[in-house]
This record gives sequence, C-alpha cells and structure tokens, in this order.
Amino acid sequence: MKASDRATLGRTPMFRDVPPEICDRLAIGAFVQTLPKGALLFEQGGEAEFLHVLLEGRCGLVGARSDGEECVVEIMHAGSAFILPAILLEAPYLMSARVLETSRIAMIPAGPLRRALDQEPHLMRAAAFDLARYWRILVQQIKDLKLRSAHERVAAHLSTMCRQTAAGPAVLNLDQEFRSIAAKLGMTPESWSRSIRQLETVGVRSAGRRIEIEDVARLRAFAGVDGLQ
Amino acid sequence: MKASDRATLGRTPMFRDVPPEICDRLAIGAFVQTLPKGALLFEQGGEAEFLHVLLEGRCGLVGARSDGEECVVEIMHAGSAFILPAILLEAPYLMSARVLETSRIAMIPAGPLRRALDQEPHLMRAAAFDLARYWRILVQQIKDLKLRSAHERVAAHLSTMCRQTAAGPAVLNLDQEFRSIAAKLGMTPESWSRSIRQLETVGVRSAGRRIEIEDVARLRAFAGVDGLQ
DNA sequence: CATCTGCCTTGACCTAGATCAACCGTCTGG
DNA sequence: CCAGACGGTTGATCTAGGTCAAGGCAGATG
Repeated sequence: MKASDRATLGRTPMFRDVPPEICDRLAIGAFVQTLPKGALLFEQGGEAEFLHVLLEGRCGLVGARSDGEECVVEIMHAGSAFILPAILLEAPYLMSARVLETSRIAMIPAGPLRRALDQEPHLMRAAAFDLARYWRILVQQIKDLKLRSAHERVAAHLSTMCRQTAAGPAVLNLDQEFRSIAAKLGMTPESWSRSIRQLETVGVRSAGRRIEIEDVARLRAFAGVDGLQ
Repeated sequence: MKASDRATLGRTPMFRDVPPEICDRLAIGAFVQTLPKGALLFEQGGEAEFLHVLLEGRCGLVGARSDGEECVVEIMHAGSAFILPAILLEAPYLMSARVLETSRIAMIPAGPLRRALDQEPHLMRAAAFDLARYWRILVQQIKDLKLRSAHERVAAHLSTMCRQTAAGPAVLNLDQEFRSIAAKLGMTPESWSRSIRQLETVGVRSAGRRIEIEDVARLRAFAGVDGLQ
C-alpha cells in the first residue's frame, strides 16, 4: 500500500480517530485494487474476506433476488468503508458490490481486522460509530421509500446535494450516471427524468448534467425535508 | 430495577456477552417503565436521553414527515435494545417510538452508558455487534421494499414467522394487530388482507388470526427467500 | 341484553409509477 | 466520415396497490 493511500485511509471516517500505529498495522496486511467500471467486487451470499475501503471512485451495493432481479441499496463514495457487519458477524454478504466508476479500493483482510478489533478498543469504537452512522443513513432511506413520492425523493436528493446552501439559488453539476441515482432512489431512469421535469414547478431548471435551483429552501419544503438527515 | 428485570436484561442480545458487573453498574442507574398501548416513548427530533431495552411487549419505531404522515420503520420485540446510534452519536432521534402493546421497558441513562462504553471494551464490542445485526435487518428491509411485491413481502413475513420449519406444514397464531404488521411491511391493512387471500393459491389457509400453511417450502419459493435473512 | 367501538374484510375506483417502444444526442472506434 | 453503442428523454399504455366507502364481527360497556 502506497504512502498516499495510507494517508487517504487515515482521513476516512472509520479510521480518522484510530491511533496511527493501529492503522499502520492493518495497512501492512492490506492491498489496494484499482477496478474499472462494471467490475464485481463481491457477490451476495459470499463469505466476507475483506473490509473494503473506497479510496477513490464510486461503488454500488446491490441486492439480488433469486430470479436475478437487482436493486441498488446504497451507493458508496470515496472514504466509505464497507462491509463491516458481515465481517463482525462472520456472516455471508447480504448484497453484491459493483464498481460504478473506476475505483481504488483498499482491501483489508478480515482475519487480522477481527483480531485488531478485539485487541484495540479504539478500533472497535470507530467501528461502532461507523455502524451507527450507517444505521441512520439506512433508516433515513427506509423513511424516504415509505413516506415520500418519487418526485419528493428526487427533490430531497437534489437538496442534500447542495447541503452547504441553506436557502437561495444553487447550481449542481451531477457527475453520476442518472440511472445510478434513479436506482438508488428506488425508481426507473424514466421516472427520474420526468421528476426532474416536474420540479420545474418549484424552480428547478435542468440542462443535461447541470441543474439550477432557484431557491434551495423552496425545494427543501417541497421535499418535506425534516432537517434530521 | 427488580432482580427479575436485571436477569431479563442479561439475556438480551445486546447484554448477553457483557460481563455481569458492567451490567450491574448500568442497571443501578436505570429504571423500568411499564407503558400501555399507544404511549409515545420518545419523539422524532428529540434528544436521546436513554437507551431503551424492551423487556416485554412490543414497540414500533415510526418515522414522520413534516406534514404529520407516519410510517412504521421497524417493530421491536422483547429483548431488543434501541436506539443506540442516537446515543453514540449524540444525535437527535430519527424516529418516534410508540408502544404497540403494554410493554416493560428498561431505561438506561445515556450519559453513564456513554461513559461505560468508552471504559469497557466488552460493552463497546457488544454495541458494535448489536449495530451490525440491526444493519443487516435494515438492509434486508430495503431489499424487501425495493424488489419484492406486497404479496411476496407477506409471504416472506409468514415464512420467517415459522422459521423453525424448513418444509412441510405449519400453523401460525399471529398475535400482533394486522395493521401493525401491514405498516411494517409497507402496505395498507386492506392490501395485507388481499394478500393473505391471494396466498391461498400457494396453500395458505387463514381463519382470523390462525394461519395454516400447507408447505412452508412452497411459500418460501413464492416469496423468493434467499436464505440470507 | 343491546349498543358501541375498534379491527378486519370486501368491493369499486383511481393514480403513481413501471413498462415498452421509439427517438435523439454524444462519444468511440473503424 | 460513418456506424454503433450508450445514456438520456418522451410518449403511450398498463397495473400494483392505495383510497374511499360500506359492511361484518367480536369484545367492551351500559
């Protein structure tokens, strides 16, 4: 593992508060993979052999049915560690992971990680906090699916995309494929397209990947955002 | 806290593997509440002041929109601890909790718990494992919502209700209100009713709260259960 | 015993969003 | 330069499941 990768790892939410010497120890046993778009990182039902830390790029966690139907459960961005629960519980993966755009991924072997977790309270603490953060993200997503319409989910997504802006105008440059965003939001690309259209009524103007928002507060109000996310 | 409650607490998944003396310390600062059906345990957006451990009964975790619309995210059964993430992160509740049937709940103050977590690796470890288990439950639920139809979710629910039976016939006696189950499964009571009806085609016979299943394996196949839950 | 209230079921209807199909830019490789 | 391939848009249609309204039934209450 290169020094620059080691540094990136140390800035990750999961490892940020872990003493450097523990990180170093884990980094020694780890390696970094660069994978192209479309690569399958691991498969639902498989044994968890590595903690994956996304240094750069984007990956999708997708659930599959027995009949081959798939859905995107979550999209991981640079800095995210997955899939810790499977490692802790020594349980098979609940989802597959697919690379959405060329990614650099640190692979930390499960065995040494489990041992380090048991020996280093700091690391276990970091793991617990990381899990707690993800728990909230998942809960938020369930709330989204259960009590927001597709239009509202799109509005909520856009407004979290510009979370630094409290109110007033904003401009977004969406770099993800629309199909991935749509899948994450639990809708088809067609519906995403129509929703973007629909949002013109609350001051959202779109031109390709560039999206102009007249007033973020207005968009938030439409989405029914509760300030908890 | 009564001795019997203390014993129940010690059999909980969260506290099972925690050394008794640590449990005792927490139990001293804790108290037990008995609440009737309908009581509001805590409210979305509020500050997390207690870890709640459900000793007996059932509670629903419900998310709310700003306009008052609500949805059930999860139903907690006896033995479950909630809501740990809010306590760890000192973040406001993402959901409200409502008592679904008369419940006894151990209330463990957040401050002492946080301190104990930081001092006792065993406790932090137990917390991490508990969070990991819940993470998987939530992921499973998202997969359910995104790639199963209402009928299939009902089938899946029934088949997990009789998870001790691998195949062959089974009889269930559902003691929860149907409306709660329906809400948890993300559908209306009417749809639940119709789904139960529909499942007659795969050998499910229902009479009030008693449900007979001709062949659990057949039901599982219909639900597309993947053996991971 | 009669009434009421809450839970469940059933039927008729409606709508959000999926599906299917055609089409349009843009980018890539020959 | 042209031919695909790919990602996105748009329109037409279909359907799962929500909504609304009307009972039915059982347990609580007078």
